[in-house]
Amino acid sequence: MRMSKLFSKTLREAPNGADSKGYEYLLRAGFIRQLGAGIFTLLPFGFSATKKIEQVIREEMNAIGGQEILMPLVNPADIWKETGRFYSIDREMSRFNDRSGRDMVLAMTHEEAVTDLARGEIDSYKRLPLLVYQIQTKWRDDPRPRAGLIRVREFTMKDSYSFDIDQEGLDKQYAEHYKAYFRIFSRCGLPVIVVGADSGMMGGKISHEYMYLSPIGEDTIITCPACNYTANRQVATFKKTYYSEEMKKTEKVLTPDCKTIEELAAFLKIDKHQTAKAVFLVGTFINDTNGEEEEKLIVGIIRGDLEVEENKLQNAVKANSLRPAHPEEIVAKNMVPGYGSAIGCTDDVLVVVDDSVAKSNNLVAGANEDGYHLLNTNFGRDYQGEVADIASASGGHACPECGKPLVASKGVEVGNIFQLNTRYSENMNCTYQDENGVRRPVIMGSYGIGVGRLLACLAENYSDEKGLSLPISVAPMQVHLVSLIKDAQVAETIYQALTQAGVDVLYDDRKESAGVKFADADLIGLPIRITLGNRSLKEGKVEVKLRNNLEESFSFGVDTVVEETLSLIAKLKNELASQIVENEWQNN
RNA sequence: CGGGGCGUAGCCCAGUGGCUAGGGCACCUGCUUUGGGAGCAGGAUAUCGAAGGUUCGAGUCCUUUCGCCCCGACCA
Repeated sequence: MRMSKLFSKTLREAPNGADSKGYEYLLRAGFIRQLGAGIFTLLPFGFSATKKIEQVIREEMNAIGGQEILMPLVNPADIWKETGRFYSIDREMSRFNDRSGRDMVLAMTHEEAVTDLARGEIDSYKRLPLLVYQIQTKWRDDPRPRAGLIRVREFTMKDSYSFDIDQEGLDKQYAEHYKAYFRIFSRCGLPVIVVGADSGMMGGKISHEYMYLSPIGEDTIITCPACNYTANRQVATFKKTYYSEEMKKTEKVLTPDCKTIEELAAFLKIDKHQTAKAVFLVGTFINDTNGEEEEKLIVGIIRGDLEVEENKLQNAVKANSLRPAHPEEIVAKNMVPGYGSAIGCTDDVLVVVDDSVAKSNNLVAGANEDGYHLLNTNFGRDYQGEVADIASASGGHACPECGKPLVASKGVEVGNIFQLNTRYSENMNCTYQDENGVRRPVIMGSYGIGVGRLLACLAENYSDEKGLSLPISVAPMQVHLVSLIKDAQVAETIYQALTQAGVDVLYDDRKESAGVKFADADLIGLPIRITLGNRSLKEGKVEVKLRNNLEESFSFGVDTVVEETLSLIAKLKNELASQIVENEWQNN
């Protein structure tokens, strides 16, 4: 590619809003341009890098038996009604009517479409296991796109779907994905960790997320440096300390201006763990078969030294969504915000009590009366409710496995794998006949990788103060040929020779000053830079530098530049290949 | 959806209610220059996001609206 003909140009300054390094460079180097909120165009460099990532994914998916297909972005709503997700998913999924008024959706994932496909193709156990995948555009109308390509509305995703006769088969395909994903990310050069995850809207049971740890991430990951326990905070557990003692008699005390646990503990001169706090939320419950919605007030009771993890609470009550309750809604159930507890609330309130409270005694709780608290409240004796773990794990908490302190980090989810089991096949009647002629639902798994997000993470990980420095496996091109000489003939010859040898060359043939050319080369960051200058040409040589080590410079002979470049490319590829991570999944 | 910020040339930004809306970068022409974002001279480019209003007069004040960004809610 001649730079003089390149469609995109580099930007000297970062466009407004480019707040992370990776995002800034992707814009400035001409990889991407924004069209709208969470909507981006891939320019030649961005498209090329994306295709390389996709190729890595294809090779690894094919290696575990995946067959590539392409399903439509537009789905008839009928199949989404069959699984209930037409109703349970909120406005994140865009809907419209076709010309004859039929309900249609823009698919945000393809469990429904692939299950519909599978029920037509799979009839016998003899046909299983199967694995299909696609690399396709998704539209999710996220209420708040942000951080460049990290959280967008339109994006490319690799999604694969496995079909098996039993759990054992699913475990096998799941384990193969688990391993293949590590190969994919490490071939691209992205360091990831795998964490136990919440299955959220996908349903199903076992799931893992692949996380790139970075401050730009939106997920909080809880890890244990001592024993390698890892989990998304949404599901992370920790070893709690309980404070049990003999139950004492409840006593009402005056506690003016004590609406927070801090104020209360300070006023009564007690520790925060001797209190119980109430968190008021309203849960929406949607009937999967007809879409009818019902709202219920939920009170989460947790010990004062802990915080509620709303995701855990939502799972505990099986709500579709939660929102903070309005004060009127709380009062209507006989409770008082700021001085609230589950004691004396109406029967229709869902009370969920964290085990930290259930297993501790004589906690101070709200009296549901302005300015008063109750001493020595005890779960079971003074109020009832469902006991569950709804506490949020934080850095410093004790590891559930080994008891050592946990660490909290930020991460970006670049991939995930789910065991769906029969969540979709049962609803959509996707069955096979076993050896005995009995119809059984197909056991399914679903596995995703965000391609654009992966590129964004790579840009974040492989950049310095001058620009990008993507690994050779995903860099848009391999060699940046910078010509600083007046006589273009030598440069042309080398460019042609390299190109004919199959090397991806970006040839800077522009009439620009050396400074401009070097600055652009730094910004775009192709792995190998070959500079043609009078200095070295006099000695029959060209200067060579690696983008990830601009300090060091070496030279190739003008006559041998093709062979030497080819072997350097091979060497860089081998280095990456030697870093491929092989990790096995152990189901325990 | 709540809170905040910003919309002025391709990009970054300046612009007390007052004359013909400025600068830097980028762009075009010519000359010079060619190892780290060059120099000189000349030039083109804006319905100041949109609509309405106040005013003798609006980029500037008011109202409405659209878009983008940030925080929160939200989020496979």
